[in-house]
Amino acid sequence: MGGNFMTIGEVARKYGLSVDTLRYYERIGLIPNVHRSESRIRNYSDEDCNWVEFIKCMRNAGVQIEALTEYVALFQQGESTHFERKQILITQRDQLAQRIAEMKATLKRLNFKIDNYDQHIVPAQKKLKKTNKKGVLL
Amino acid sequence: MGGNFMTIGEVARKYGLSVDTLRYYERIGLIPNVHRSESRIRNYSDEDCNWVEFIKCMRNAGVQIEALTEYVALFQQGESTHFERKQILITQRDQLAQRIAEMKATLKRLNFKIDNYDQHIVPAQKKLKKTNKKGVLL
DNA sequence: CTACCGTCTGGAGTTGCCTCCAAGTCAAGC
DNA sequence: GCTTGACTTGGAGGCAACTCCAGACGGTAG
Repeated sequence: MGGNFMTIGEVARKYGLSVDTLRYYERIGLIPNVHRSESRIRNYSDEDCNWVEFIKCMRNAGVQIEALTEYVALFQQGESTHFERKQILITQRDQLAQRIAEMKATLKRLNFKIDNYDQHIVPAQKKLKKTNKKGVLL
Repeated sequence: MGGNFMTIGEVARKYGLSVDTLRYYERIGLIPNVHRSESRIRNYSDEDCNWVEFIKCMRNAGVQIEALTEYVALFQQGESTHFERKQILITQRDQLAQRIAEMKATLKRLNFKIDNYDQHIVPAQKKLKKTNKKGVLL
């Protein structure tokens, strides 16, 4: 176990979050309480860092803060919350899969539009308006 | 061409947006100005509806309003903006592809965690903490 | 004619998620 | 011992994207 215990500034740099965001996440229960030194300064352990990295990843994928705070709270309540936690993960997984599917469809659509621009299929705005009527291009 | 010209309420119902959102989108230039009746009431044509549907799709995929307003403004300026418009689409397409890639990775991670919950690989919180140290689970 | 529903406008309020600030404490270097 | 820089707190501020509201107008049904 290497260089344990980092300051909030180091953690912020490591994970590309601001110190304000890290404190905010802790305050709202998105990260379990971080240990402190005698003089009340936060000392992030490896485990704390793992939480930060996990939360950052989930937030980045659009998982709502509320679901994550709930998960963290249940985690801290121990093994009895095993099932509930799993359900949260499944719900979030399904929502994420749904969003990915929608975004893939939109990606296709964008690629299609770009191809049309490339091929100069749309030489004038009037013609463009006409194709709109078919609900295909814009 | 079937039932042309819908009221804002009909369009809202058709596309699952609120009338407030539709008016908001028009006000900020996200949808070209919609034609009005003599009594100033909005009358959405098929083309207007196509814009609404397009914008809804793009917003749903996380494309920023700013990029879309710029695209709409260029579109209204005519064919001379062909290249600029294409560039916007390409930028947005690339950003979207990036987000999808990240989300897919997060989806994998969630599935992995759920599998672990299923297999009861994590029977107690202490053990869970141990696996955290390897940066694998949380 | 009146009631009612949907629309109109401009502007204020809300939500989610940070981000910034003032005022103070602490450890280290000069 | 004083300055510097990173940390502390509670609370205010900010931004994107809506969402709601008051007050007015229009068309239709009874």
